[in-house]
Amino acid sequence: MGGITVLLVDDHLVVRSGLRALLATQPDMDVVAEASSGEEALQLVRSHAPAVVVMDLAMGPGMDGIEAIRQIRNLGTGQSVLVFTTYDSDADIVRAVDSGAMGYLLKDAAPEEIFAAIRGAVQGRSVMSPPVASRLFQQMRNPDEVLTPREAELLSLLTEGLSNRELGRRLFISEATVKTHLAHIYAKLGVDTRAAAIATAIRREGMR
Amino acid sequence: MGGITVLLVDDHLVVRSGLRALLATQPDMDVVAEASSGEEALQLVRSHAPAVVVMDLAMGPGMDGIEAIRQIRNLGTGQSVLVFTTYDSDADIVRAVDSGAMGYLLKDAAPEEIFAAIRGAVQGRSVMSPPVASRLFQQMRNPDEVLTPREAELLSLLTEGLSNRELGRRLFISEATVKTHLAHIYAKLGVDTRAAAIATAIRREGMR
DNA sequence: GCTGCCCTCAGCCTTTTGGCTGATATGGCC
DNA sequence: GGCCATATCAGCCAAAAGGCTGAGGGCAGC
Repeated sequence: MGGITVLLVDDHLVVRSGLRALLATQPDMDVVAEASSGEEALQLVRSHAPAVVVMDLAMGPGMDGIEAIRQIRNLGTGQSVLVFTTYDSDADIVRAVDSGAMGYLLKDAAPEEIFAAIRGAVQGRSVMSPPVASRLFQQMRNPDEVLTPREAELLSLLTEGLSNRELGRRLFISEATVKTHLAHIYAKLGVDTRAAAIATAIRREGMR
Repeated sequence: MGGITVLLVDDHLVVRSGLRALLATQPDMDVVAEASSGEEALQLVRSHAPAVVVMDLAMGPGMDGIEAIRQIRNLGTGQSVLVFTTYDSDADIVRAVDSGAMGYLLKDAAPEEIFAAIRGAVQGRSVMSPPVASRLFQQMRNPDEVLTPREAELLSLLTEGLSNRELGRRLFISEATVKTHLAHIYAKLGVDTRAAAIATAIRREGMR
């Protein structure tokens, strides 16, 4: 006892079981609860007050991981949240860090990496997987390539296959404005067609 | 002993641990080995001759799950392969079944579902998650919506954002032929722009 | 108060795309 | 042999998208 109390949040039971099994090998860590949704996570944080929350970002319908992180941070009860997810999309990383995540691990991380991140989190140190760190670094070096909120909104709709006219209707702006936004988006993503933009958005920005 | 011997194949250690922990609760099942790649899986099938192989489809670089299934089946040593993956894309399901998979489970499946699938597999029964089954059924009802090999090839390149001209060059066909294929693809996917086709391809057909 | 960024819009012109119709060749299947 | 699916190509036309220039309003920061 007296170890680091951990709450696991993932909608896949196998992943929770796997994490639980891994953490069981560490004498200083105790998994005190598991949640399969953002809503459930919030409740369990309240009732168990764990030191660290290990959370997936993608969790089916309902509250997503980002929102869950935000709300947990808003409780003001001092939990450190570690993101543990499959994808390292630029957008997800930025949003997670913005929401107050203390670390960002990929699911193919080595056990030691996971342990180190959890221990670091309780000490206020931020730990992230190398690929994640390099992406963050990349973003900081080229702030010109970061999409504005409006652009991100448009890109998100773009990935649904809408035409400029439809995009305009959806966003209550003229087709001319849509084209302006698109031109900016193309420049930032380094493409020159909407098709390539969609491909890049889904693959690199993680807009599924 | 004397239980069902199982080989786990997944590039994520947590998932393997989770499955191992789950299967450990079943007296009639023994995880005899774990692999983190298709190549490794093939080796371990040879050396351990498990009764069932539980395999993820997405596994980083190298041999993918589909190819691994095909090669395991080609060994002729009688292994039943169960797909255990996150996504239920039409293309993946069809290809997995074509390659000789005995079942197709999603990672959010309940433990009982997993156990039943493994027991079913050794008895020659095919078990799949309800969403997967319904997709297969859907495909069988509307064979008109199945893409031809050439169309699938083109669609795959399309998701990389290529123009018609580039597609033609890549496939050594004229732009006119590209347009013909695209028209057929649009019809089968139920869309009318390349943007929507890309969106659908990535989301429904799982062309990541 | 000026500067810079974001969001908005317009016009013009070229390229690309999509819809349509029709045609040829190939290979498998009955 | 005839049928059918697949793959290949052409031409024509309308619609959509993309590149370019220019411009106005709002708002934060210095």
